[in-house]
Amino acid sequence: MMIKEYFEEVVKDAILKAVKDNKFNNLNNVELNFMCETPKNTEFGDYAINVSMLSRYLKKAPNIIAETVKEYITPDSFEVNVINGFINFKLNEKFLFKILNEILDKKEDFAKIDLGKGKKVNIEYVSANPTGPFHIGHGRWAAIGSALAEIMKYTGYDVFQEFYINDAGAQIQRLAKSLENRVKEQKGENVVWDDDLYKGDYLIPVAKKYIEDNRGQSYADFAKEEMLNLQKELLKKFRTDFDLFFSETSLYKDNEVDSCVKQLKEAGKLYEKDGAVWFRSTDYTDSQDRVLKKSDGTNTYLTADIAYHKNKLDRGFDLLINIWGADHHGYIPRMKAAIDALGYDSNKLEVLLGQLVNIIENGEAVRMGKRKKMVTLDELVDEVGVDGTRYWMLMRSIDTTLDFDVELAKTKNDQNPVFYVQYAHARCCSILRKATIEKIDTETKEKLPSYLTEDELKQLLDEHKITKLYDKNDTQANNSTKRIILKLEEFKSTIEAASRLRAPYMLCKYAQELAQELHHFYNFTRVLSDDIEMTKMRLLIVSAVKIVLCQTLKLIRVDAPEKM
RNA sequence: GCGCCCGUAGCUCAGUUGGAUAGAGUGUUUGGCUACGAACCAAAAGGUCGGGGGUUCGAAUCCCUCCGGGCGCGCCA
Repeated sequence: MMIKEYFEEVVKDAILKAVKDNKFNNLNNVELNFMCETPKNTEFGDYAINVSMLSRYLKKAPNIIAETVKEYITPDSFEVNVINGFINFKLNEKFLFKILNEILDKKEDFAKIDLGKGKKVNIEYVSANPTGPFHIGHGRWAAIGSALAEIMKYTGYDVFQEFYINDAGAQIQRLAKSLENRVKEQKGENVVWDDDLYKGDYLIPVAKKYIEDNRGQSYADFAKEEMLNLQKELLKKFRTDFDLFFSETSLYKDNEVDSCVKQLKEAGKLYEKDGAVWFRSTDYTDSQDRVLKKSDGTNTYLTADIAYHKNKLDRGFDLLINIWGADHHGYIPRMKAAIDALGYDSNKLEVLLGQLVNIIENGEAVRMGKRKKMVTLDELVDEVGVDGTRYWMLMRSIDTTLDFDVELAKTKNDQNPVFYVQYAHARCCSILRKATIEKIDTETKEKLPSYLTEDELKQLLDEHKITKLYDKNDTQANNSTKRIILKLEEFKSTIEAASRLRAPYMLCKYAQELAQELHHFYNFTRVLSDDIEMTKMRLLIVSAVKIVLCQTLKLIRVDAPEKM
């Protein structure tokens, strides 16, 4: 149980007891939902609950109410005091022991909760055309999707990650023609480049390969396969592992598109107009009806996508999460309409709309677009590295346009948050290493035995028997000890919120805060000292920070290096 | 015109269910290494939370309205 919930229960119980004793009026019709928060001013306490809202029901001043509530709280491992209608809780050593022990017991599973209750969730993201390399925007969806998948797994969801290959449609013909042009160029022939072709250099090596070994394939099939392989390779490098690459074309081969259209027709949701077949999506929340079959007889993109979503639902997922760029937002009502029209529940579809990515060059934003100036994800990863790229892609809320400053992300100093966090982890490792290697006396240059032997350290970490937390003579050290343990506890509520709100950026924020606490602790607190009991206790704190930091980074799939 | 997102410190952004004096990073200024990694820490300065109205004990947060920026509004994918 989380600390905040614990205190919320404590206050609720106290109020109910006070009502029983007739100290308060009956509150039967009042919802006793209090929010436990952390005060900005820590002098008040570590946690606080405001009971002012009761004054309207009890006709008493907030402070009187709070004082009465206080009488019904029996403090165990904390102190209680009342100010301005706030009930403040100050944790004592006993409480901090509990937190620390829980982390050292459960290790990386310390914050695991069963929010998802085993719900089967399909997360579909990136889903690019196999017509070329990924641009920088795809990187944002890849990072967010893969991090969200890890977070949701950790919080009790049964997660399946999926990539929808848009390998049907006119863009494939353009890709084929583009490859054909490149092949002919290789052979010294003159070719004409129409404006809508893919003129990027990336098809040149593909053309060479095609000439050497086209395995009897068409330009279209060959190019498609090569592009897809290129994309898969990069995704793997980018630590984005899909359980399934689902081909749009396969929906046609398996006749799923036609049967889906048929089902909509039987449901009375289709009509013909101007030689095309329309879907009556305005029966739901869409602003206009949509074409499923064009007057030339071919299907629109939507038609296959409807069949695809039906396919996913038929595979038994309880929840479909799609990560789409903000430019697709108008697409949501028609997709939901189709799901309802097919007799499914459109509430099962949750679309996360991500704002787009700008690249900052020389302090100026350059917008990314399909056929505008393109920085590929591949180039970016080469320059910045996987860790840096992932972290920068994740650190902002999905709701805000991301400015990616390549120069800044490349720096390996204090301007770069990913290095700050990794440094904190490396520092923890370094302290734990130093504990078991022999030290050298600064004055005599003599070798002295290490603080602990390897076995002693192992035993300490396994058993983590803590006898004291505070140093009576050092209030600054005690403060930083308490601060860092409370920050470790916060991992639980952070994970819960990040999963519930589908917000991986919260982990980046948390990682930075925990790293900051570690650096602060380090500067105020000597870990390895001649006071062996204190040394052991602090090593346990460092070990706990290492565990939580490592797990946080693991969930966003960024490395936690032992040395840098 | 309609829909969605954004507007908070010089810059980039947090602020989860409406709660105490609105926070962090960066930049600026100042201070801190003869022991665990100074790739670090501490302190100062910096704000009409885009403007206006409303809801209430209390609003950056909820409602209305206006302004500014981004993205959409195809028989494209």
